[in-house]
Amino acid sequence: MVKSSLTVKMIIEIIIKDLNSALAKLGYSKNDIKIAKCKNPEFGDFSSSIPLILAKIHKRSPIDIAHQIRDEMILSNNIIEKITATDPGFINFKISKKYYYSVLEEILNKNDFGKSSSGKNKNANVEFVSANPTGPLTIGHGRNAILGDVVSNILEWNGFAVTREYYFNDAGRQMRILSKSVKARYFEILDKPFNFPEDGYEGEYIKGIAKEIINDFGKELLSDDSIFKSFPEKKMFEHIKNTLRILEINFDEYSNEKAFYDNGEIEKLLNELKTKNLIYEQDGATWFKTSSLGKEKDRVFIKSSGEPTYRLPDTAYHRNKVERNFDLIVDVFGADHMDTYPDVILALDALGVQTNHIKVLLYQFVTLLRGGEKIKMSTRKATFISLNDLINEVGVDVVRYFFVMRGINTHLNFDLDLAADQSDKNPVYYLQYAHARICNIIKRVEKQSKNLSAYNPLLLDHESEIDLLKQLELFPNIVLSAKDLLEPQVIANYLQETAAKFHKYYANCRIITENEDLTLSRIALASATKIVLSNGLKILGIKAPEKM
RNA sequence: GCCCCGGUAGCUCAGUUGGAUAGAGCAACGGACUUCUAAUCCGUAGGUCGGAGGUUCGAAUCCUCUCCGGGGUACCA
Repeated sequence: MVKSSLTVKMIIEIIIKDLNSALAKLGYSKNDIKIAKCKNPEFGDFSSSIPLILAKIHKRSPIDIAHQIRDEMILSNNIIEKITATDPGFINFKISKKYYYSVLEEILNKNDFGKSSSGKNKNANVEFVSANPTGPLTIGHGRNAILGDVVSNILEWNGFAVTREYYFNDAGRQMRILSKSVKARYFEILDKPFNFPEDGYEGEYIKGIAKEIINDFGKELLSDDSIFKSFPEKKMFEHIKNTLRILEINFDEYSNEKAFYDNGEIEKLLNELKTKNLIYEQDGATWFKTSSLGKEKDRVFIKSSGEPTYRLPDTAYHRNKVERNFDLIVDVFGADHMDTYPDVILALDALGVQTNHIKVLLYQFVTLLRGGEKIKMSTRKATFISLNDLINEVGVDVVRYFFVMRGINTHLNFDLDLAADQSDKNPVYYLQYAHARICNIIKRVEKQSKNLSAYNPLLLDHESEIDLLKQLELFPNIVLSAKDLLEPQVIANYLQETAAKFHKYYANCRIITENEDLTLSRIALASATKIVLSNGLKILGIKAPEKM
């Protein structure tokens, strides 16, 4: 019997073991054998190119060696059904269908099929969004938010305990500009003299906040009233949090930069770097001697105005995260941060702080397209489409899917026409439709109140059925590799392929038939597909609809 | 100048331990609904994998050089 607890990894190990003993018997020296998946299923499931490598060493024909090894191999179990040797010198292994049938059983017994324990008892911190409350979230923040959330989900599916963290600074230059902008609009609306800052925010939302101040606090505020500082920040944060709520993103922790001044950690950090001789004063500013750590030039830590640059508090913040003993620390940054984090890592390294468990995810920019044309956007001029606008236009599921359907480090062209399209062109619906289709079929059979667990997997013999089973079997490995690469796209692509294989199956094989045994078997396969699709969609944070 | 990311079908993109015939969606064309959801399926067409060298039995994948696009290179974040 084939044990259902077997994994592909174990099967590969068995193949390697058997291969090695065959090689030893034939007198070949020990080799580092690699097993690869066959791209073309006609060859089998796995293959080894070891004959090609041996051919070189022994100056013999690779296909001869392949035949020789094939004839000499003794299988230590019945998982492998067939071994073949093919040109130019591959040995192929075909896995018995029984193995895949056992996977079917495993899926149906495990609603959380795909979950891995690779991160069990480990903690991860994922910092993302981290937008300062100076305005509505942009499309770029959207990509950041979805990536961060889905990466967190991926880690959770691998057993990690994840802290989703939002880091912000409500005391910097940008916050002052927000305050000044609102103040100017306040007095402008009241027809009083006003001074709109040169680099102020011109968006309509600024006027909205000013109006709210008039409503809540009256028309007689003086220009130095602290309301102008506290109120806009509060409103903007509410706005941001509301957008995140719509996207169903929940943070566990909000870290304020200010805390690291208050608790003295920034000063402590500075002093420690000083004792390492990495800090010096020049032109009234305090510099970090990155040049002595292999960088081209030094960086300013504290400006001559007395105000620190982001590098100093960021370093203190990251040390704080390291000190909180996470096994994995992930930062999700836009490509414009390319040059910022290496200095932080450098400073921490210099202080002997462990940094090799800090992973920085840099995603490339997002371009919005409408009618095939790029939409030009300027944050300051407020000629942008906010993340809120985008959600209102195309919906949460579409937004979430579009942000993970491309690789992190490729430019994302967000096609608004395609996203808003409620038809078959939209890849999100293709996926959800597969799930809804399955639900509908299951519902239909359930009405006949049959015993769904009494299925016979041996009846699943059609090519498209085996194909689908093999696809489902991959899911746990996909979840693992998404974790290793910290790349949500892996999940999105996999789900797209899984849906395609199901649709193909549906077209080829009628699920509900006159033959009750066959019906039950096919329903079992459909149910297993439903579990995988639903779990994958859960990781992406996208709804799995029962009907469409 | 230097650093990072990208360049694969008309368009948008997959393709990570180097493997056999380089894939998908959209767009184009042609088929399939008295049937469990046609938001689906099947077929046709479409390629010097930016270019040139190199490593190798074997390269979209690794190395070097080069061209093009994007981003960064602040006492902005």
